[in-house]
Amino acid sequence: MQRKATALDVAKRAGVSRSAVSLVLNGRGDGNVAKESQDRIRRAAVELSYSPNPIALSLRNQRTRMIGIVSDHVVVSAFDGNIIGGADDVARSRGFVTVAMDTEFDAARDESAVETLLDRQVDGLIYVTEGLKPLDVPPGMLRVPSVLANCYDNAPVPALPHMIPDEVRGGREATNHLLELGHRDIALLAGAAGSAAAPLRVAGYREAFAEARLDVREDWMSWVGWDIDGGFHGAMKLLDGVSPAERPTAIMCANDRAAIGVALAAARLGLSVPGDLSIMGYDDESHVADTMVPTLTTMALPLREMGAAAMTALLAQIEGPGKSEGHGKSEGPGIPVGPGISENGRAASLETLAPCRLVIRESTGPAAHR
Amino acid sequence: MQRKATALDVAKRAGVSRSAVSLVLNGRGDGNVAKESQDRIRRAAVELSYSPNPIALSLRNQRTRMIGIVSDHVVVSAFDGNIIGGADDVARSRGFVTVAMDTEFDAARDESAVETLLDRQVDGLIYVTEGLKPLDVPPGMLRVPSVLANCYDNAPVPALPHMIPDEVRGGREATNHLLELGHRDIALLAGAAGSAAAPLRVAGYREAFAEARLDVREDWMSWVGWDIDGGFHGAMKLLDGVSPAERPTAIMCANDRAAIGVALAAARLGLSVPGDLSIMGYDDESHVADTMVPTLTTMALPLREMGAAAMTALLAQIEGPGKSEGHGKSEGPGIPVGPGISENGRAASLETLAPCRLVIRESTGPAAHR
DNA sequence: TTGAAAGCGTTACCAT
DNA sequence: ATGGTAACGCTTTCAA
Repeated sequence: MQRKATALDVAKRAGVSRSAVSLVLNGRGDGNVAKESQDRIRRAAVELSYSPNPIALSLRNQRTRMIGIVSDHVVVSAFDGNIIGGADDVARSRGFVTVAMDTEFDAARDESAVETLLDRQVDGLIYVTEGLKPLDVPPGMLRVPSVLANCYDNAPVPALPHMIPDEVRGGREATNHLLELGHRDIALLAGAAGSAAAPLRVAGYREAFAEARLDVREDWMSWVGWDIDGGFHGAMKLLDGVSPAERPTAIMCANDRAAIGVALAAARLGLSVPGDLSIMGYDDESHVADTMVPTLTTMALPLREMGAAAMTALLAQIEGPGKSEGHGKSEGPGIPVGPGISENGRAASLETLAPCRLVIRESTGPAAHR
Repeated sequence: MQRKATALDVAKRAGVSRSAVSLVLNGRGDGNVAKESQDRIRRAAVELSYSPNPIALSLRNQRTRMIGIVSDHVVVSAFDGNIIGGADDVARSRGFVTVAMDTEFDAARDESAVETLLDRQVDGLIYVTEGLKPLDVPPGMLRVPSVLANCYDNAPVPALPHMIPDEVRGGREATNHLLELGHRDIALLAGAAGSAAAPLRVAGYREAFAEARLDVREDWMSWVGWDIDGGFHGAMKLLDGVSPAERPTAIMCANDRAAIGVALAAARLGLSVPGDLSIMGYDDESHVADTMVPTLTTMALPLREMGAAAMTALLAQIEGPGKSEGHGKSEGPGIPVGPGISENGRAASLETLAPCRLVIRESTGPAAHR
């Protein structure tokens, strides 16, 4: 591997000093370097396909243009994976590189991951979680600009800004979709009771019922977890051996996997979807919701948007908004945060809520007449 | 953020020169530095919690201890995500850091991702794909030590080593599992005809039939893709309206998602699994195969093992096998490659095959008597 | 307008 | 045995 061209090589070729090269290539040429020399320098740089050595730059500037991403389950998940994808898009467009470390749900590793990244002199940190949850922020994160995605600072007095999905609104709008289709007998298979997201979605469901002046049937609500079997058994309990007049006409699921379980149960009981039963998912998991039979109506989590918003906020903190540095790649002014992403009400709020998106497919339909 | 201690700080505190600090802390102290000074230096280092600045080290050594990982779908996938997880484990245990870039199936971005990483002076590169496939290796990868995981060099004369699953054997052993349960009427819902993996798995299926001196029913084999709907419609074609005596007693699926489709079809047709029909998956996708109703028997892809093997091979190329450098973290001699991972026959082979693992659960059972 | 020199934190070499 | 110095590649300040 022949060694790359350095600023000195460019200087020699252009017949000037290293300093001149540096000035010109950083836009500080005018008023310091003769126009003619500037041209020669620029030409030489192109000919040698010169680009400054990022390592030397880092050492000199004390800034690495690297953003560390710590995740409880990064590289293994269709969920926070997409968050990271969104964050990476933004970083790349502004000449930053992301370094991701996965701690695989082992909180003890958080601290060491953060220290490793800090040791490498990352300019900022993002912590990403697979599911919404309160986070014991690793102390190291307070030493550089940091943002949380899909989780929030669990400290008595929160220090870091966070981007999270608007789960309450998601639950409410999912419910409203079913109400608008004429359903009144809507069961809810909530996720895990101990999770942060599930209770919020349930709250949204209750809000929708309250607004519609309908009562929630508490016996139709259960915490079945996030998996296929939970959805299956939950649905069997609601449907098996229950007369058509007595059973729900729609089931809202904690997520798409639970919805698979419900569909399985419906098939086994000879119920047609959505004819006899509407099924509503949550997450819009790709290759699942869109390829189910029938395809699933679901509430899409704004994963990429959250990642992008988190990175945008972080970079704004690091180098001011949209100062995109002409770093070669396609850019434009910092990726827009997207419609609907909004600050929460609190004073100097640290919280940004990203809206979920209703995706209507085949698994929901008008309620059958009774 | 108060600045970190440097070697100079340590030197001052210990009353010696920077060189002495460097020598001692790199184990080259004996014979060069007085025992007494060594002690003072080490004590000072601890007191200041000194650790060398990796950036300066990189500049000096021309080695960054960073490994670049390029993926066609990294951060978004439960599949190559696990490969990266395995690779990262090994890297971390040897004091390396991985930086991953996802090109989201856009081959045009491969080159630029590789160049970005090379620009950052990574010591080596790994290219990871979500599904097995031939890869047009980005030219930049030839400039540093590089390894391919789950893909192989598509050039006329391959230059890079690769780690891939032994798909033929996987297909054969999956089939054998069903044969051993007494099944003779085994249908095969292969994946996408255009993919690299599917034909190999089919080859394994044929091998198993040949060894058992049975004929393959060609009309029971079809390319239904990798999704739930493909599995569903494929199964309906095989089962719907077909008399029990005429239909297969087992269906092998291209992957677990297709198996979901088959289970859905079976439920709709009132067939019990595995009583009336055995279903075999592939991949052992987590939260799917293990939580289906019934849970899926499947062939697990050796994702983490492949990633670990790829990284082990790469690091061996970079700094010699198992030279784990005492980099603080828990280590031990380079992660073992795991039983069964083996070199292919060719001379100076570039190919390493990782075995898949049969996971027996509830969806397969003895063939019904006829 | 230009070039020389210092400094970022290391390590390796070479005098002392 | 020890410590000064050059070099890694860059930017910035200062002097010519």
